[in-house]
Amino acid sequence: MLATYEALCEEGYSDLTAQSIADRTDRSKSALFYHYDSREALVADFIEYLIEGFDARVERTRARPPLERLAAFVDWFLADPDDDELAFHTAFLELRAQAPYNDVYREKLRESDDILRTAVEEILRDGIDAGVFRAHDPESVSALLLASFDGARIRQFTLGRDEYLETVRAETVDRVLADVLAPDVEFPDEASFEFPRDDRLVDDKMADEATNETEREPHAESDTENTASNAEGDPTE
Amino acid sequence: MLATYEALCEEGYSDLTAQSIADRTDRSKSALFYHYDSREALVADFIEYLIEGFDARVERTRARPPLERLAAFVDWFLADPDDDELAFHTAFLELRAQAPYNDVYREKLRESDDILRTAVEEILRDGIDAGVFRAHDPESVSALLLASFDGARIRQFTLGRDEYLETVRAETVDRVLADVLAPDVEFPDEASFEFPRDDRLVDDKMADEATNETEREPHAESDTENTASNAEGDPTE
Amino acid sequence: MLATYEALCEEGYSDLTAQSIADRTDRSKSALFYHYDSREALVADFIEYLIEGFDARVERTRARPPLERLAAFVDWFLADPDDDELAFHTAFLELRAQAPYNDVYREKLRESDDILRTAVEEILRDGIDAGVFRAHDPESVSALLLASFDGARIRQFTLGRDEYLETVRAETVDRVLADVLAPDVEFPDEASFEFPRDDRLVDDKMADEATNETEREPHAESDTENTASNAEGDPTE
Amino acid sequence: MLATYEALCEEGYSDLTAQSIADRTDRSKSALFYHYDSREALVADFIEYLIEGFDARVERTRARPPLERLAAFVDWFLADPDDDELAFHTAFLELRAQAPYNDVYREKLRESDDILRTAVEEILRDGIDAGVFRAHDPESVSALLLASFDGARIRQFTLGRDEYLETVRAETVDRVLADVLAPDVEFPDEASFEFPRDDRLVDDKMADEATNETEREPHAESDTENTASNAEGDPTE
DNA sequence: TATGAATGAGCCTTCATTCAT
DNA sequence: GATGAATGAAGGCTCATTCAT
Repeated sequence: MLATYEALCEEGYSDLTAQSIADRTDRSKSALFYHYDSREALVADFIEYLIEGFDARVERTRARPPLERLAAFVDWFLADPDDDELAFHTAFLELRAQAPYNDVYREKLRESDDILRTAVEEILRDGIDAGVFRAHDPESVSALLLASFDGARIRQFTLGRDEYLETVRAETVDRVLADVLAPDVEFPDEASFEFPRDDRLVDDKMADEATNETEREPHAESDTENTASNAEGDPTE
Repeated sequence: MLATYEALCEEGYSDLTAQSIADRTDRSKSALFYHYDSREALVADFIEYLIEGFDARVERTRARPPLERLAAFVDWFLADPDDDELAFHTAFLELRAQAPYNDVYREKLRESDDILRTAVEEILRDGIDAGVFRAHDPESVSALLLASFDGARIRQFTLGRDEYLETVRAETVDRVLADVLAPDVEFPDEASFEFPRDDRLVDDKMADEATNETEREPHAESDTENTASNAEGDPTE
Repeated sequence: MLATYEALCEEGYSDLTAQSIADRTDRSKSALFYHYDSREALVADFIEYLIEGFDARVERTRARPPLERLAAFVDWFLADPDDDELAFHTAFLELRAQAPYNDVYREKLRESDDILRTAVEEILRDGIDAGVFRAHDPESVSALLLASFDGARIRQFTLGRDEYLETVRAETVDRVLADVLAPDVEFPDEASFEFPRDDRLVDDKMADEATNETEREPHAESDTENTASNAEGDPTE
Repeated sequence: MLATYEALCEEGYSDLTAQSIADRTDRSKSALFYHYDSREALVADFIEYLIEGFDARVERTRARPPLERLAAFVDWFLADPDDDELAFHTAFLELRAQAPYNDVYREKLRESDDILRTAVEEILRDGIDAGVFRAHDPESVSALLLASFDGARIRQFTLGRDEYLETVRAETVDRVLADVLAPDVEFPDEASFEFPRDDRLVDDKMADEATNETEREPHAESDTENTASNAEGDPTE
């Protein structure tokens, strides 16, 4: 799984070959096919793996107050990505783009969508119950938030236009969340905690990273400075 | 260009081969490489072609009143796509997903983003001038609209979840446009005119479409009924 | 052995993998290689197994009168095969076709040829002794019979031309056996007993046979109706 | 085609790879796939090629008297094969053994059977008309001859038992042809002319033949001496 | 301008066989 | 005696690209 993650980041989905995965392993390419029926099945399993990781991370934040959770979520989704995140999102978008052709992927990604949406809805619902949010339809609002954040991120890294992130964040806070928050509640400028990273995907691979030369690196062209670093594997996509 | 469009719709971007394009042409595959340096260059040219088409179509609606233009834009973007649109968006997302790896594509898509954003900003600005919209920052709002619409559409067709379209439309109208429209102006339920299609891409190819059997069709799984048909080639993506 | 038989019938020789055999066993693929040095050795052993079975079956008919034995032999060889027989002959021809390249197979098949030819010669010799056959050279006649029957059967199932079976039977009776039988002896239209099947190869495998879908079935295209069923494993081939 | 023939002879059908064919060519493996849709299609075309060759050769002998043509046919079919013929028959039997699984091959081989049978029937019919053969059913007799000759040859080279050839020849002459020939006509010991070889398949490949070491040579184990040499490609099989 | 032919570099997958346990 | 895991060596096929004509 880790090898798949790395290969995906370094080569992108369309260059993701059985070999590129095996190369990041101490096993042979054949071994991959011993454990998985096909490259596609392996990738499907990888999506599943990401979902599990995300699920666990959501769980870990469940105790926090709704407003903070929402802020953490927004920050997590719309923070300026570091190189690794960028690479991953990039590759993962390629994968998502295959879903319309691939029933297995689509099914997994739906599962992922369910979990993500449920997580947001839960936050909203808890906030309503807690009185920090006004009455509203959490289902619709979560759909709006996911769509706009996702769209913003996609436009950000496909176009190399970081402003989408900030702008959509600001506009969402001003126009959407303003409606959703209770009258005297204010949306924090910055989250009080960071949405946890998937630590299964953070590793020492950095070792030979400098040596690599032939990978397919997404072009980084930020206008803004990156600060937070957050290894993902979020099933957002 | 038309052949490229068709091949893209019928095979998707990742299955788009020089041959699949040439097959939809009365020229040979070699002729493609005579006219273009590479397959990539051809595709880049195709994006350019789409942009030009979009530009012309925007021009044709420029005379309309701002609110109607906005409504037409929303409808165009968030209408339930027919099969052709679906296929095209699907393929085009694959292409967009390559942009981070491909400077040429990225440049073209940026151009496309410029035009699209400018078009929306223009509508917003005209609306402010005309007094149908309140004072606001058109640049930010257009970014929000594009991001959320794009995200909604992407989630709709990658996940086969049509509800994203309707929900995001409704929420956007209620929460975002409510803020933007002047106090007593109401956003129309339906646009008074349809954003024009790119008629260069509508053709008689339907002839042998029934015969085709091996293409790679995006899975259609709408819960809602399709009505409008709108051949695109929009540079939104 | 049974698993090998089944795998051979269901997959053919060239698709016969160690896995396909192990799958029809309650042991693992590795176990196969523990007991046999190679897949080839296993198959060689299987041929041996067939030979033993055939030998035993010949033995069981030894008490019968020569003419009846000959008739049973002819019927057995030239009867319209049922699906199982067909599948087996088909796979076994593939195996026989390897004999020229494979000393071990060839040796086993020679042994098989010896036994088959001896069996026929014995019948002929007994018939001469018993006065039902004229004096002739049993060695040559048995070679002719085996060759023509074998050729008929091979042409029948490789070409899907069942007529070879009937025609060669009729012509052999009229032209060859007419010479061999004593003046007033007539060759029976049908044998008075059936040459015994190899019952080690008849089993309950039929259970999940209906479920199987991916095997490689020889095309059945009989013009005539099958009646007799006769599980083989004859070393004729 | 010639490369296919050579590869078939030298490697056998089951080791016949696209590479093994291309290696005998001054073209690349890819070139093969440019001209043929698949390896199977290439082989199917090769069978067709053989058929055409055989057809042409039959044509060339049509002027000869029936008895001589029959004798030439018998000699051609049952003569002790030289190494090349042996190798070819061997490989071709492997191919024939695939026919039950392969509709395309089966169809081609049926065509081949038609031509071969028709050729023999024609000889018999002409002989009846010419009075050298008695009245008989040419269709049945040709089926018998083909089956027994084919069976004899198959047993000969799969088992390495050359006696099948001679014995079946002698017995056929004595028992079958004796019935078929007109009362005072005698079957010649040797044909007055040789059935023509397929000269498209005879070439200078002998050059590096000595150098080859890894091929898969059918085991030659004749007890009798080879005399005639006859490059085939006969569709008999 | 156009093309038929050709190709090198890969890719996914299969399989007999090995081996540590 | 038995097995799960692993692998090297192929093999069929694809495709962007080149090139002689």
